[in-house]
Amino acid sequence: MAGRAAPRGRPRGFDRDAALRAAMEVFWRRGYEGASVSDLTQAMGINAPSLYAAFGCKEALFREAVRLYQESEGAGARRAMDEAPDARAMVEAMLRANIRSYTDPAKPPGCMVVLAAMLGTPENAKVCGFLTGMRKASVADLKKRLDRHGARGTLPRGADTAALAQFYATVLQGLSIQARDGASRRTLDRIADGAMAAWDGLVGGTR
Amino acid sequence: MAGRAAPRGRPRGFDRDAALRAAMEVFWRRGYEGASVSDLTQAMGINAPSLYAAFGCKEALFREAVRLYQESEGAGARRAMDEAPDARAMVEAMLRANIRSYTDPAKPPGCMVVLAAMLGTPENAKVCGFLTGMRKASVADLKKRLDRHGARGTLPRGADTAALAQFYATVLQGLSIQARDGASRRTLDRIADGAMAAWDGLVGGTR
DNA sequence: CCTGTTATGTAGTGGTCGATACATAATTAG
DNA sequence: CTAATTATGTATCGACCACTACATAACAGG
Repeated sequence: MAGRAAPRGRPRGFDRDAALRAAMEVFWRRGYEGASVSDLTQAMGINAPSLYAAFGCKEALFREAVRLYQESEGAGARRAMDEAPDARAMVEAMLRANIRSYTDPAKPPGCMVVLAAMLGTPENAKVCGFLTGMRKASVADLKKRLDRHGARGTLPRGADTAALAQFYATVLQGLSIQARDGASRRTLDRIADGAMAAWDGLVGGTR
Repeated sequence: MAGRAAPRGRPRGFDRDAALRAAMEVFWRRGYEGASVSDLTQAMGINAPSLYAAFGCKEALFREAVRLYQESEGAGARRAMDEAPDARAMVEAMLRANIRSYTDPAKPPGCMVVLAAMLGTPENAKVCGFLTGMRKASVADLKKRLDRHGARGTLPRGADTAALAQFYATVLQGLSIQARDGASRRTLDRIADGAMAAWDGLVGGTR
């Protein structure tokens, strides 16, 4: 009973994962509404019926692309955060790792989750809300990581982890826009310097 | 010679300024690509030919709407910044005034210049670049204001005004996304607290 | 071989996009 | 009044949108 049953019918003529990667790139560069099915099929090297047979519809393809984006592009930041010895290093690692991703010249600048669907027609409000949920989840994840450091003693007692998470998530989202506007890695790193300069004041002085 | 020459031909049957305001609201809420000409004409209470006769094309209307947005919605922040006695108060006033605008329940959340056209089809790249230019100009304006405080002695000597402007502009842009995601005024104000906690470290400790 | 099942390529579907042609209405100039 | 000029409403324009009907191709099981 190992593996799955042998597929019946004509086998798929393209690499689904590679096609998804190509679609992710298009969504990342043009946004959800800016990426037409025609753009997508061209980049994926397939025709529209193959896209719909394999992925369902444009929105479903987008959701899969976002999932792939988070798994692949977010891996570096997650690893760096996991390895950080204390809360401050963890937050700084998150900023630096994302800055590296945002300014990789081989890829579109900035974060796909932030940039790909901010506004749009009411018809696509669900897609917008989907990304909003992703962003909120990443704030919650950051808070949870901070709380864990609080429990471990690697974040001073009394620190407002919710406020910390909100602040650094906001800076991170702003960095995506800066990257989109063409800011260099050096510029973004200096902005991260500024954000880290707030650390002591935030951790110690929260009323 | 006072006033302009009497207009010839049939007079316009609608208030151009009011129509522009209505268009601004639609662009603000849906973004450039998400706002169809049909949406616009409906909100403006006119038909398409009137729109094109009065504003040229969709892109020209958008540019006028952005200009109106900056003049009207940006007025509060400019006034608050002008009245601030020193650089720190000026930056904080900028954040607080914009937060008030971003969370006005009578208006779309967040900043139109940040949200209305991040990505899109290559055909609309010019619109995207137009807003990028606006954002860069606002960073430059902030730097200029900081420099003026430096010359006046209301900002410590040696402060890196370019880095300060970049950092606080980034936070401000992040605040737009937070507002778009539904963050309350109170939440945004706490994020601004965090940003202001960085002030001393940024002003004093820039290498 | 034949039947069933799935994938593919061609060629569309109705709908909406931004933008206009055209006839008519409403005004000024003379 | 007539002529010129500008605005408006109706009714579109071709292009593109997301999506699919349909015939055919390529496989598995029998």
